[in-house]
Amino acid sequence: MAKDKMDEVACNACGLDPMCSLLEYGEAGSGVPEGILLRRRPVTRGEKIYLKGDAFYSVFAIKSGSFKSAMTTAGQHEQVVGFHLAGELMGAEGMAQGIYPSTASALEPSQVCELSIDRLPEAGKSLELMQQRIIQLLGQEVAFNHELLTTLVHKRADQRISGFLLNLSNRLKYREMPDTEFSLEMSQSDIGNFLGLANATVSRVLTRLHKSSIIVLKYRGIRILDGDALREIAQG
Amino acid sequence: MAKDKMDEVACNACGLDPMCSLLEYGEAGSGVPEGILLRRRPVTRGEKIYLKGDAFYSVFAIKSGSFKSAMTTAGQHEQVVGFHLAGELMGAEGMAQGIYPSTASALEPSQVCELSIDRLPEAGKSLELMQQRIIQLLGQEVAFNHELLTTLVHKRADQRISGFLLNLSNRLKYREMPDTEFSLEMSQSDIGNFLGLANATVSRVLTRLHKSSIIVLKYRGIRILDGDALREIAQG
DNA sequence: CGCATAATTGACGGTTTTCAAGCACTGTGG
DNA sequence: CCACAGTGCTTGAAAACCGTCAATTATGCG
Repeated sequence: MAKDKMDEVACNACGLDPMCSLLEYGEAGSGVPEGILLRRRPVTRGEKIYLKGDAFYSVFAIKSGSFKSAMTTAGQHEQVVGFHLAGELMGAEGMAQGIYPSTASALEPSQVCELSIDRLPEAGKSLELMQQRIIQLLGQEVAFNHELLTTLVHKRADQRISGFLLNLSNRLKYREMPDTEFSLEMSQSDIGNFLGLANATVSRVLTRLHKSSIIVLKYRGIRILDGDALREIAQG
Repeated sequence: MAKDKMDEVACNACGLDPMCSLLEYGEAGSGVPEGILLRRRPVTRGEKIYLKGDAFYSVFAIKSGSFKSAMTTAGQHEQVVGFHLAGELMGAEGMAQGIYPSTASALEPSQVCELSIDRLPEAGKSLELMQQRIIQLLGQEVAFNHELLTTLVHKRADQRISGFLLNLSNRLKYREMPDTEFSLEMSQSDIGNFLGLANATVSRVLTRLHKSSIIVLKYRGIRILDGDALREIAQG
């Protein structure tokens, strides 16, 4: 996934686009100082673009590639709290507390755009519209997390994993990327960590789905053969 | 809990207070039209103050009492997504999508204040500060949910319940209410639903904690005898 | 090409769910 | 004030589910 430019999301499919447009970035006379919006910085696999506890300064959009967000709990245990795909935003949760609540690291070579929120006032634009956009984003995040909670807390392993695969597929589809054949860049440990399952369980369930001809697994590549069956399993 | 006025939170302990102050509500010449901020409406047990899917219009603060938020999943299954205590806000998640994503119902006779967000422009105040406050709230909600995820997903039943009790206790303490002896107004079914446990399991764990002299249970009243033990269990 | 890391697979045990029955508490109406 | 009904809570036994441990095989990076 995202090994070349073909897998880049277009600007108009990017979660940052409403803000970019608002800044009229790149248009003559927009008056936006340099350095407020940084376009397409490459990030290597494993690189962290912000750390849990860092002072908040920017919101990031994924131009290509994918990331995971993780935090360390009191008991020295790493907990993956989410995955982020091309076109999605990261870091907006940090705006509230002034610090990033989790660490974002790249699952593969990726590219990000960065919007320096703390330098926005220099842009001379009214903050109002920008804030409305942030509110929208955070609201979506809250809704998403509620849904996630619903999905995780009650369901069995096969339901969680089916739901997880469908969720990825839906998000890819939303950004107009291939949604029935894609790559799971995160390790099975990461998936298990996120879903609250042992990685042996993740492997077993994926194998079972494969043997039932619902998906095809080839290393980290996955093809969804029978989305309806997945949906049925996910709902339980 | 909250059977009389003594259990009311003071305005300065209320989550809505920063907004009330912003509106200079009640001060002479504040120019805030009537009906934008409604103070202390009584709500009966079981009453719903907004329904999932309702058009968003207000943010609510709990002056006294407690509520639960629930939504119905695709599979006709009710899912409790949170509990709300005196001093806390409800409904801000609805601002993003324009509709309330869950239904809020009172667990006991309660009192709420209501801020009509959709009539705020009439107040003639700058939206900017208000929006910043909302962003802060939503960010807290996201952070809280991440923490919740961490708490729920990997842990065993006794860890979940210990964490749940500690969470309630901490939130009560934050609002300066009794935090070692309080009432669980929600049913064990609600707790189990929220934590992803069968209610038989909730009962068994609570009984076990009681027998270990870590808590005292008397009907719905609970006293935490050994908070350290709870914390130890919660962490695993 | 080899080593480190990740995934698979089996056996086993612990935890939780389910089902079911009995009990306790609450609130209602007589 | 008491009887009664309804609901929620407790508790037992059996089974399903998942985690842990561990050995083996595969993969990918240098």
